Amino acid sequence: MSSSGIGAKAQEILAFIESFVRHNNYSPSFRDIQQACQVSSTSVVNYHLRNLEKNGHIRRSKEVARAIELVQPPISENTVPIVGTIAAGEPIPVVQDISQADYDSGDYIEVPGMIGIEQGKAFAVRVRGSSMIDAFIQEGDVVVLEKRSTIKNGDMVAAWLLRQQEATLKHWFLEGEKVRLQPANEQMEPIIESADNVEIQGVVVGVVRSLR
Amino acid sequence: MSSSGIGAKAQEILAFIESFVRHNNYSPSFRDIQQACQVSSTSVVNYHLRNLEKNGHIRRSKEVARAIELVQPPISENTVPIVGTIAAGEPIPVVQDISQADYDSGDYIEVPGMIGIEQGKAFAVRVRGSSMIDAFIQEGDVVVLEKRSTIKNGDMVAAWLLRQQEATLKHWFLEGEKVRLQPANEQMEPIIESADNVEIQGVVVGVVRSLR
DNA sequence: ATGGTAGTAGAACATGTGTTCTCTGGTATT
DNA sequence: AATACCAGAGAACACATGTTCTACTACCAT
Repeated sequence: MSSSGIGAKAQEILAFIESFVRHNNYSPSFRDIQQACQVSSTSVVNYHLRNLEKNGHIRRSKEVARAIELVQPPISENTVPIVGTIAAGEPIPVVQDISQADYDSGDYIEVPGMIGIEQGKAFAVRVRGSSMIDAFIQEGDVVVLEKRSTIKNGDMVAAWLLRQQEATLKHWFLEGEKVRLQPANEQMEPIIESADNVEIQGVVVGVVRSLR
Repeated sequence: MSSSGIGAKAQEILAFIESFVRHNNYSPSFRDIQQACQVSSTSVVNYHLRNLEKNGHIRRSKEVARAIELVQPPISENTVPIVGTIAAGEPIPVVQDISQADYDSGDYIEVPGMIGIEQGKAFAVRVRGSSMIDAFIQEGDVVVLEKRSTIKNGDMVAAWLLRQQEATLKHWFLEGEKVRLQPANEQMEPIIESADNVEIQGVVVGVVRSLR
């Protein structure tokens, strides 16, 4: 048992409810749970639900259909995993597959609708150090990135400089054989690199900073 | 009819559903709607719901209880209104009352849980101009603020300098009669002001930037 | 008049759905 | 061995809830 002292089946049920709500925006019925979690009676579902309620994992209105409220609300569609940390001298950890699986472990962040994200293609990293000051980004900020196959000139990207072994956020401009990495801060000088020394880890679509 | 070509009753129903979901995290039943919106039959509810579905305002799963999905999801608890714009030379528009009423007009932003906000005390402003670069904030950023009666030393605040007629974001330090306004960027010089020349418009709790 | 459409009413219906009760098997505690 | 407790199974029950059918009114265009 990894979570707060509830049985395996109870956890399975809780996970199913979360998944169900995420997909449907409404609660599953007892029978939905019964089938999905392979228990052979609604009374068993009732039993576990009562426990989950006791332990504070869910809230319920009696005698009301499909009225299971999750105490810690489900991961909404615009929630992305924070896959790691970016800092000068460290690449972003490789992200192969942004899927539901990612949500089980680690942190995530809800991305405001203002920053529109594409389902399943977005992820986030925390910024360490002051290497990104030229992009108006400081320590502790969370940068939201998107995996994208084609990059347009002017996009802000998380670039990994192979030779220098350094990560940075800059505006991308492809100019012939070379790549110009332009800081967001116009008073700073651009970096000119040969294209094969630059590895794009993602396109930046937003920044979130907490000052708490 | 203010919204997209639906009748008055239909709008009333839609508004009720939104409110109900916001409060309960699950959909109302036909009879809930019937009573709240004062129609005398569930068939009337059905009638309107069908229209709302046709017009794309809601989505429904047939034969499933309480399965009304709102196409544009309701305003969640961590959504705050964007009350205006902050720029050097312009104060933040006065915010008297942050309540549900605010949500009817204008923009809002969903604040990520990472930035914890206090219910009903938070609001946001858009940043215009480059007056905030010393706080790592650039044009277009949305700054989330909180109304607070007591301000601790070190809090980042939106300050309005009366004499200079200028708005700025700085760290607040009360030192005797004077106030030191320290830029977030350590390479820049602080501003020392007499306390009565500084008006606090809110305490900054977060920043959101979209690069779309 | 006629027809069409939007909005409302009432009632009956079928079933989805939460609730409750009894019973069983296993494991730990004493 | 006796007891208690946890997890599960099955069935029957009560009613909450979506569905459907019919009928009525008001309004507008033809």
